[in-house]
Amino acid sequence: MVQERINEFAKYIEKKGLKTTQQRNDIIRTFLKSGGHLSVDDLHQKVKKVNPRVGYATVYRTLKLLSESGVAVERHFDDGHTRYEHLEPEEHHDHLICIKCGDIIEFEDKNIESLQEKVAKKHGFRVVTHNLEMYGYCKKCNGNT
Amino acid sequence: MVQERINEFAKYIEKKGLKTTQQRNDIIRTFLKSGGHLSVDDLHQKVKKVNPRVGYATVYRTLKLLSESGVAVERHFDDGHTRYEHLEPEEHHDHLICIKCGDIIEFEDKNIESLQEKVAKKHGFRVVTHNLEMYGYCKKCNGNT
DNA sequence: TTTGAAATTGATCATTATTTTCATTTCTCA
DNA sequence: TGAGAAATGAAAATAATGATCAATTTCAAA
Repeated sequence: MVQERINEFAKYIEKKGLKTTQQRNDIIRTFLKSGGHLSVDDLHQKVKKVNPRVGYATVYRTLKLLSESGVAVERHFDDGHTRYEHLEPEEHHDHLICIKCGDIIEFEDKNIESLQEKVAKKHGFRVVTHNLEMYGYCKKCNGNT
Repeated sequence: MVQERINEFAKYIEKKGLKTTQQRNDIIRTFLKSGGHLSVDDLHQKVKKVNPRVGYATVYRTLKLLSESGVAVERHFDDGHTRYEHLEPEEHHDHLICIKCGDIIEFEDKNIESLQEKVAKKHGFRVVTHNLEMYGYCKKCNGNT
C-alpha cells in the first residue's frame, strides 16, 4: 500500500509536468514508512539518515506537494507546529490530544460526522473539510496532573 | 454584562498581584465592545483610535492575560492568524468558516458535544477543551467558486 | 548518447507572527 | 509621598515558513 501511495504521487507529479528526483523519493519513502504526525523537522531528521544531503527547504516543498496530491494532510494543532500525516483515501479521522504528554489518539465516529453535516446544511453551508480536536488528559496522564 | 467581564478580569488581575493600568483598560474595553473574532492587529488598530500610545506588545500581553483569566479564548484557524473572541461562561460554540469570503459562523450543538464526550470516555480521555471547525462554502459563496 | 530547456536543489536571505529585553515610566499602598 | 514592584513601548530576538538564485539534475528529442 506504500507503493500505491507512491504511484498516486507519481501520477500527480506527472500531471503537473514535474520531475522525479532522488531527494523526493527519499523524502516520500521516509514519510510513508513513518507513522504518526510528523513535523517538518521530524521528517528532515529521519530523511537525513537515509540521504544526508537533503535540505530543509526541500522537505518543506515536498510536503507541500504531498498535501496537494492528497497523499498527506496538514494538521494545525494548538501547539503551533504544523504536522503532516498520511491521508488514506475514504478515511477520515479526528484527534484526541493529551495536553500533558502530547500523545495523539486518532478516532473516527460516523455519528458525529453526520450530525456535523446536518448542522452545516442548516446554515446553507457546503463543507469541504473539517477538524475536530479534543484536548485533555489521556488515560495514562489522567489524575497525575 | 461588559461590566461583569471587566470585574471578572479585575479580580484575576488582583489575585495575581498585577496592576490596573490605563492601557489595559482601554484594550479590554475595546475588546469587549467589539464582536467577532479579532486578530491582534485588528484590536491594535481599534485601540489606537482610543489611545494612540498603546503599543503592539501590550496588546499581545493583555490578550494573553484575558485568555488566562477566561474572559477571552484564543482560536487557531487554518489561515495562520491567531484570533481572539469573547468567552461567555457556560457557553461553548464551534465554527463554520468560509474558505472563499472568510466569513465565520458560530454554532452550538449539544448532540455533537455529547457524542464527543462519549468518544472521549471510550478512550479513557478526560476532555478539557475542544475545537470543531468546518471549512467550506457559505450560503453566499456556494456555487460561485 | 548527447544535448539543452525546464525543473530541482540547497544555502541563504526575506517575511511574518510572536516573544523577549531593557531602560523608563507608572502603580500601589504603607 | 516615596520606594519597590509591575507595566510599558521600542526595538531586538526567535521561530516557522517562504522566496531567491546560482549550480545541478532530469528527461525527452535529436
